Amino acid sequence: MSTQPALTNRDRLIAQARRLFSEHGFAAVSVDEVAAAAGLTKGAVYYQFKDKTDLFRAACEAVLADVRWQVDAATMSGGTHALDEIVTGGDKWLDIYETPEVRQMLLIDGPAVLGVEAWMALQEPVGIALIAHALGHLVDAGLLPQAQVAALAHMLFGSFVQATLRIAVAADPQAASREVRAAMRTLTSGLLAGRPA
Amino acid sequence: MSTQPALTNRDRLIAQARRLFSEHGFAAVSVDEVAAAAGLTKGAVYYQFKDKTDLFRAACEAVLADVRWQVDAATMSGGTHALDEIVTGGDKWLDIYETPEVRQMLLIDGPAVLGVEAWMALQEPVGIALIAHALGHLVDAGLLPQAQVAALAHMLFGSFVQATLRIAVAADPQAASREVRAAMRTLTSGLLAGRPA
DNA sequence: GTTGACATCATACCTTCAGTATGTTGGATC
DNA sequence: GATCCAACATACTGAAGGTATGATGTCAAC
Repeated sequence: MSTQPALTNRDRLIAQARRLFSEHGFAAVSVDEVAAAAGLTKGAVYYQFKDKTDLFRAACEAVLADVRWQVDAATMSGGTHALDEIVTGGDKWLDIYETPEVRQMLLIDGPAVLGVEAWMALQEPVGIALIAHALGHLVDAGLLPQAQVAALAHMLFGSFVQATLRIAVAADPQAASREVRAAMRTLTSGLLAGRPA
Repeated sequence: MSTQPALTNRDRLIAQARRLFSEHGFAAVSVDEVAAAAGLTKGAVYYQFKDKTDLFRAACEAVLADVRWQVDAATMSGGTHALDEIVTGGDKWLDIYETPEVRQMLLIDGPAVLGVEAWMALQEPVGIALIAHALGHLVDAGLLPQAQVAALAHMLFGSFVQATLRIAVAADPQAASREVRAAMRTLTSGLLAGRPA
């Protein structure tokens, strides 16, 4: 039988960092807390990571790895028409990104802690690439110039980010989710304006 | 002759806070630095403000007051057709929001420092309301259900935020600005799909 | 004009926390 | 079994947020 994946202390630190950072935010969590939660001390953290920001970055990458896993699963499922992917993809995007971990770490603290440039470098291969992929179908159909894909995908990413935050803040998340998804459809289906039948 | 507006120490603290926070980010600026830059000490800061976050909030409100001033000036100018306002308004929005102060304080540090809820409450009456106003013309023309205005304005706000960040990070901001503005037109003009001639 | 009260700010201090430096241990290697 | 190194604990330092208290000026009232 194969040996267990050997959960290292580094993995334990990252797991606790994900939990604490997503629950209380980056600034409200001390390095000692993360270490103690993992049954270790600060020495272990600063052996495994350069500083507190580096620990946060590693935790973000772990979260993003999970997101990527779900994104790949969603894109593989297929089923929908290529041109509709930009519309139906919005719903999938929300389903994946609407978690406390993604929200607090990747969307709220991320830009401020990691800096915009590093933050964008993290998001591009996952969330933004997913949108860009869907936009590619519009290019194929002649509905969108290729040169606009990158910027437009990034901007749609921004609107999706605010969509998740709007749901999180709403008094009635259920209603807000419906409201936001309807607006999302309006926004994305507008891109199909000159669409052929 | 009327007396000068009496620049108070509070105003000086806010002015220096705006400068330092926008240059180095919230976390990298100490309360002592802000006080010293204003020719005062920490005691003055903690008399005028509850804590460092409260100082940041006051500085953000001052920045937003300037933004509001420009927004009002832009909306008064008019000249464009009502339905086109959602398209041309995007360019105006970028012109106003594309400053280091707005970018670092209102768009990057804001959500993490103030919390999403308080941050949104600050943005709603200014940047988001401006977009919602333009969307109102689409409602009048029967191109958009009234119920979607709030959510859609918020989401467009999100895409504009990422647009400004994309320009700021780009190696060639000039080219990025053109690229982003083109994508912005694609996005907004899509909302005019069923537009009457 | 003296006194007292309050507003405004400086100074001194406390505590937390990020980061560092050094000590300790267990296992691999020869 | 002596050595060496990876992995972590412990002890320490400095910076910074926040507080408590003292100093100063101003104004009102008598």
